[in-house]
Amino acid sequence: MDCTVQNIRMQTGRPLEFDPELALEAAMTVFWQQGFEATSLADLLQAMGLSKSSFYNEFGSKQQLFEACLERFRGRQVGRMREGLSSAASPLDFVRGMLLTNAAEARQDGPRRGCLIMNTATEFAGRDPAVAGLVSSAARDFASMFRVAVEMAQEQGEIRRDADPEMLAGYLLTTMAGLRTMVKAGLPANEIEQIVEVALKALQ
Amino acid sequence: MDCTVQNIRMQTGRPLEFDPELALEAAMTVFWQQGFEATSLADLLQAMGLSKSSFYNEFGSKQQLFEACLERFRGRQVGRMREGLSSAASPLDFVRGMLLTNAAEARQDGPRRGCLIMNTATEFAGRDPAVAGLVSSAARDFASMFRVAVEMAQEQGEIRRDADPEMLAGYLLTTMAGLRTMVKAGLPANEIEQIVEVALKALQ
DNA sequence: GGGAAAATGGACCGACAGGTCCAAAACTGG
DNA sequence: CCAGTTTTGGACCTGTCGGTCCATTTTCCC
Repeated sequence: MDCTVQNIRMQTGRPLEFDPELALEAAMTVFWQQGFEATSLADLLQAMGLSKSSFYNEFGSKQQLFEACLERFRGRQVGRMREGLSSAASPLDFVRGMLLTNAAEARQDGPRRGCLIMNTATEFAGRDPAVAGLVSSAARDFASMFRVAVEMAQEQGEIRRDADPEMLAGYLLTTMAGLRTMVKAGLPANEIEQIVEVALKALQ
Repeated sequence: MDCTVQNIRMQTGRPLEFDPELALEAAMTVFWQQGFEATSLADLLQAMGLSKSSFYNEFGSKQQLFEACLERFRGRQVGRMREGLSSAASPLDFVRGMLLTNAAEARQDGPRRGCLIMNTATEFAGRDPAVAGLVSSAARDFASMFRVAVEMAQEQGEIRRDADPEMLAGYLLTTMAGLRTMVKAGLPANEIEQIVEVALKALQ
């Protein structure tokens, strides 16, 4: 705990030698690439650039840090979706763009990380109720963004109006999850793109 | 190694006290539920009901056993798909039935295991080339079964004929993967069912 | 500059990870 | 019943796991 309230330090003492935000970001990246179990404390310490004391002092435990990373990821992702939706040429374009994100990840030769939330769902699901809660709540948030996009697209006639937006949003989230898995399974980018076009047919 | 050729023992000695097939099956179930990293040797020994010596004598290592489980799972799954396809009322019915498997898993209150191959894709992908190979080869097999179903459905006019069967098969596999993730994320069965119906719209 | 407060480095911890080894046990063929 | 072959139980090994502890350092306030 950092003993601050709204960034106002309450008691004096030696200042932190690291930026908690940056450290959290680094940790998130590691978990994102490797998952929870496969990430050791040593991995984290190295990536975050801090000592064990600082680590436990600031983040409590590996699991607590992980949960913080999930929260951070959710917020970031929702933010990106929100701005993606507002800056897209059309709501349907936003949806297509989201799905095509996976093709982009498949194209670059870096690590195929997928989505931290989805990864966690498959790795952790059920074992820990707290994590399960974070996962399903994040999933709800993502679906909610899709729902907004669907509703907008329906108004504009881009998507058929006879279907429940909630349901279509669920479908889109499912498709997103599926694509991420396929990317991880090594499917080439052009096939991902083709699949995206098929998937969008279900909205017509 | 069991030193048999077509079940004919070549040299004498103390006989195995366990059934290798049963042990492998048990191991598969554990990996299926918990993943590779989260499964300890102790977990395996207990589930398989054998001692460390027997384990290493018969299966080599945790990783080798895991790869054997992947192979076994692939074979089993392909077999089930094959017989599912041949016994289904129609090819499209088979496809729907496959997707609805997920709703069934979501409905029962047991552990939500998903698909061992997909789980492995997200947990292991990239880290180990051997495993990655097994995963993508299994994925190809699954897709191939879907392709056959799609081709049959196209002949019978159940699925639109203007689309490449390979592509639709990829789409179906993606949807399958997505549904499995959603099940793991805790989505209720009735929502899964609704999503399946939306997904099938893309084939029309 | 002194003292309270907080952060840091690093030694240390028990538990357990996957894996090896070997003597004893259980079998078969002669 | 003995020799040869294989399996089995369990002691043992090394490395690493997540986590604790504390003396030391660095700061701020007075």
